[in-house]
Amino acid sequence: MQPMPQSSTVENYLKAIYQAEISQNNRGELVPMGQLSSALGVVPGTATTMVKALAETGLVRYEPYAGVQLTEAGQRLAALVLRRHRLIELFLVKVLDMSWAEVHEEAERLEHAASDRLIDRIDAMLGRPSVDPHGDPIPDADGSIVTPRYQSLLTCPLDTLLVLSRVTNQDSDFLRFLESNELTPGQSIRVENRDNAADHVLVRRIGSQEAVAIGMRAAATLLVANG
Amino acid sequence: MQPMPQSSTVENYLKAIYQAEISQNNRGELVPMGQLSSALGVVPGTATTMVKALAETGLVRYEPYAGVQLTEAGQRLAALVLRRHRLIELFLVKVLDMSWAEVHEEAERLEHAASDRLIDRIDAMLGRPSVDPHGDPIPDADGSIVTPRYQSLLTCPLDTLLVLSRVTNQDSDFLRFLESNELTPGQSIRVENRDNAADHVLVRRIGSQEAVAIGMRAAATLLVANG
DNA sequence: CGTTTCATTTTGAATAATCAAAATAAATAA
DNA sequence: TTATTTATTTTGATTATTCAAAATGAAACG
Repeated sequence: MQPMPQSSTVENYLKAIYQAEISQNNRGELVPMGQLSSALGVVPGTATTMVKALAETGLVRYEPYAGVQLTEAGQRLAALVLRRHRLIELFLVKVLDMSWAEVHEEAERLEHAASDRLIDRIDAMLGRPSVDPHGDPIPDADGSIVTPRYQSLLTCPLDTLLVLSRVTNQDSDFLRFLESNELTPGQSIRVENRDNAADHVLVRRIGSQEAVAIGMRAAATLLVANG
Repeated sequence: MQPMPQSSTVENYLKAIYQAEISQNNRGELVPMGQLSSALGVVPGTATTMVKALAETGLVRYEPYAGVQLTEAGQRLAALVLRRHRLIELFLVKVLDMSWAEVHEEAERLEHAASDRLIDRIDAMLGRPSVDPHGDPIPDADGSIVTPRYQSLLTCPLDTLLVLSRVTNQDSDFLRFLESNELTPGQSIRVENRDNAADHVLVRRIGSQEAVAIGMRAAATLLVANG
């Protein structure tokens, strides 16, 4: 009846639920099945089946027709998957000199194969870092995570010195675009204009000749701190 | 009818057939199903089913009641799996400072998750090495492999300067034992005695006070070159 | 408030990989 | 050469994961 599911699939479901819970509007809310299934690229019925099985194991709470939610245990596991993912990404960039844009997919597979021991070696080698190459916070080994609250390019003040701190968007073409404009976490920037009609934000990297226009949708994924 | 099997399982079957073909007595011979199934830790019927499916894809040649054999294509694929495995092992030892004894299991999982791109980065970083930490040769990117022919501690001359070159045994307790006696590939050694009655070989690392007694079964897995 | 719409769940089937145990073939011994 | 042992293959099930499509529930609209 209820499958004792394979770790890699469970991990992907937990991760997807976790990300759905924190991102966008859902704060403490149930994640609707439709959202989960499309995040995972499976048909809705599949998600229903898997989620019911996960509920049996106590990793999620499932409310028919309402949605899913991670339990404490599920949250902890999901955070550890995210930890593995993000440490691997940073490692690939820092140590193996891979590009920002290409490490996500690689980490997506390696995160299910790396042992705790290996992850700890990587963590040690990188000096126990707190964020990955996208500025995403890295949960620590007990699954706790500190997520600084940043403003996005849509809400931050104009003509103010800012530090680009986080990019919550894994699309590799977008990342390549940012990289080619040196808009990577850590860079100082300034928002010069927000044009609702044109649906874009004008960003200038400090020291750069030209400002870059970024569509609102994409700009919402660029998070900044005061510089 | 014939499954289009999942890459990771196919890779394990090909690898096991490859190793069975080269190791021990089978030179150009068919690998019996029983040997394969026990190498993979599955019941014989499972191996039969999978091998028939692999034969459909042209990766192996299957002779009922006789055994399996890799085709050219199967050999090439198997060599590439071995390449990934061995480069990963060396990387874990050299770059992440993990122990000789613990990297095999880790590589066993990572070899199915690492992309060609990542493997090439690792290969480059290590300076295109030709052997892994156990002295096993690393196939190159097109799947060709050069396997030097060494003598084992059972067949080498006594009281002669030798270089320990390869250890064809992944048992981590055994590897830990070797490591603690500094009997690792590259070390100069001398075989002081072979005692059939005691079923052991006496080996001394050059520079060491004490000779070490190693049972014949285990000694057969230590390969040496003339020093 | 009844009906259309949309999301969700159910049902039935498929796939990849496996096992247990029965059937069969090959090898060995008597 | 028949009988026995051993290896291999077959058959029938099972597990984890998935999809397609039908059924059902909830929400929204007029």
